[in-house]
Amino acid sequence: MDLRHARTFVVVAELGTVSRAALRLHIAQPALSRQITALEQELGLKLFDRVGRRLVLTGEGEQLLSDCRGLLNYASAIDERAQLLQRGDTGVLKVGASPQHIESVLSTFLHLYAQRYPNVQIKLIEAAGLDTMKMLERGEIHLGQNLAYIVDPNDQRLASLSLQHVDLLAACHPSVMLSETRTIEISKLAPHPLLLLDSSFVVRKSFDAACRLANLKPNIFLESHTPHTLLALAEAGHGVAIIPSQLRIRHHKLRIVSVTYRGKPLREGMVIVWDRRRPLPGYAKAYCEMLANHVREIFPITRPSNPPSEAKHVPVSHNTRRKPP
Amino acid sequence: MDLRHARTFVVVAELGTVSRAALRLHIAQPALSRQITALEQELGLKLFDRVGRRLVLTGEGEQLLSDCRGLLNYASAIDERAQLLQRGDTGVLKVGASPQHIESVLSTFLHLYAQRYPNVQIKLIEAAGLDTMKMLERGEIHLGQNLAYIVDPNDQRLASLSLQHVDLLAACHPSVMLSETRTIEISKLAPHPLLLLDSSFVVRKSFDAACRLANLKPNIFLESHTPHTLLALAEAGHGVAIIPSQLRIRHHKLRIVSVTYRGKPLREGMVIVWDRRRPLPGYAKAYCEMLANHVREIFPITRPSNPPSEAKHVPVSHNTRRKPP
DNA sequence: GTCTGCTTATGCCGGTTCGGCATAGATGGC
DNA sequence: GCCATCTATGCCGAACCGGCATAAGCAGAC
Repeated sequence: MDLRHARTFVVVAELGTVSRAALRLHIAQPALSRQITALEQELGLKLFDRVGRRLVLTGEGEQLLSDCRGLLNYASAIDERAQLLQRGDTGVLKVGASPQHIESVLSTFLHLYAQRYPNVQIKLIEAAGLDTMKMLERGEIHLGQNLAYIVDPNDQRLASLSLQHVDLLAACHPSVMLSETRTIEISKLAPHPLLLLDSSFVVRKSFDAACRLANLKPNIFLESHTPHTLLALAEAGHGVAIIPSQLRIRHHKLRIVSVTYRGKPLREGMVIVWDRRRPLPGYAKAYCEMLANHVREIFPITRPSNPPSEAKHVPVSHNTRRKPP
Repeated sequence: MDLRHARTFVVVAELGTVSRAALRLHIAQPALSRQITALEQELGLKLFDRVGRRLVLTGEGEQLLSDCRGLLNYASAIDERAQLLQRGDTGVLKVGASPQHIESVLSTFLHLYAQRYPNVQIKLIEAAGLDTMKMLERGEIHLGQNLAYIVDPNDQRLASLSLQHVDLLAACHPSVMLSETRTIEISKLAPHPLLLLDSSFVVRKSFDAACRLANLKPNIFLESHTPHTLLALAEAGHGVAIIPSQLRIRHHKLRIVSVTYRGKPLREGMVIVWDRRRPLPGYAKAYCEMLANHVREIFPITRPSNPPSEAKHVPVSHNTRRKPP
């Protein structure tokens, strides 16, 4: 059964002549005449009697007419369903991202995205580093936010889009004589007790690598899983916190400087990655592009602050904590 | 939507690779590869992910797969229907019927039918009662003639058409004082030796049921598988034969009366049955309608005869048999 | 009876489509 | 690293489809 033949059959039956059907279907009358003949041969049945110059449905033709209408309707329904699927503005998007990325970037970004794609359901999964890559490989997430150095540039299975970079920053009480400029060379951190993120943070590994390069044995006062704990201790004067620039610092009275090595800021590129072998739905591609634009707008979240005009070393008690308003 | 594309899509999805589908469909692999691509372009959707050297259905592909199967089934059903319509006056018709039905009804009916449908080959299979129903269920026959009470009225799988009913008749030598009317109440058969069909006959079961109702213990002289044996013995004065009205009685000098219970003739409806799930060819439907008409014309085949004007008890020898001309 | 308008079916031809063959490139198993 | 298996693409010839021209037939008007 050929659908074009079936269509011709139905239209001819409805309009009564091949000539009228030809006008309707924008096909020459002889071509339709041949299609009717072809369908009759294909089915082994006379569908029309030729009465004078008119075509009249035979009994068999009558019986098959409704079947053919049903078939054409079935095919049309599939085309319509395909169009709905094609518009692709509905579905699920699974994204792996670090906790700090979720807090600092996605907390605002997801509202923007939802305005554009109200019917896409975002599923966030906390993940970082190699864990993110494994989830991608296993198909557990569509997209993974990560630092660029985690991604093997030779892995052809992966595709990525660069987001903004992340700087390593040093934060301390304003009275700490850390640096007279907006930057501090990493080796000059040696005398200061350091407040560091633990090794579950990818940026920690970047910092360790830089220390090795600079032959710096960091004087670690505390390692924490919670960035804000570090900030609170720094504000209380207990040391210098090393944090990534994507961390939002609010309501802390802190001196912020950029950590450098040989004059260059320590920074890592950040990317969003996906498995090239799984074609992304349109709404996933849009997510990447919108995220890149958003990050470009809001980064860096935390910038180095200006040095104070009168730098004094003023010790403060442990419990003299500035309260957020 | 092109049916060939849809077919290719379904077969590739089922077999997992284009190469295997090519073997199944006897088409070269590159041609099928192109059909898949053409269908994806036609629908504007990716139906398969190419993972390594395998094709894996996408989510959209999964959703459309069952639709396409449905479409192909629809088209196949139309082809089958066209073949049935095409065969309209040619084919094989298998009919199950009891021996007496074959003899008394079909022996004349089949000539009439053959005049209308010269190209339909009737295959008669002797069967009765539940055996007929089983053959229908197994698809061994298209149609089954049966007594109505055999057919479960609640079985939705079966369809049936009523033919005429069958009366139970008593036949004896004219000299036997059986009844002064054209009927005899079943209880009045008590003093007579009875010549009965054996239990392979469905009507026998009807007779037994009536005896139980009437508290009649039949005085069975003989039980036979051969109705004509019973008639011969009855003609010879050995007793009263109980026979169905569809049995053609020729050339026998017999007194025939209708057996009643409480004034009502003992009778059973007769039907022709088929399996509703197997669409009948036109010539099968025609068979049913023509049979119903024919049975309406010729029934009852044997009717009660008028009582003789001078009823005498005249013994006759066993070997004085009237020969058919 | 003739003429006109309308219809279907057929011959012919050019353009398009389809499928087979060859093969490059990729993947996976051993 | 080799081999088997797979998909996708280039190329080409055969088959198909539709447009044009037109013969033939039918119905209605005059």
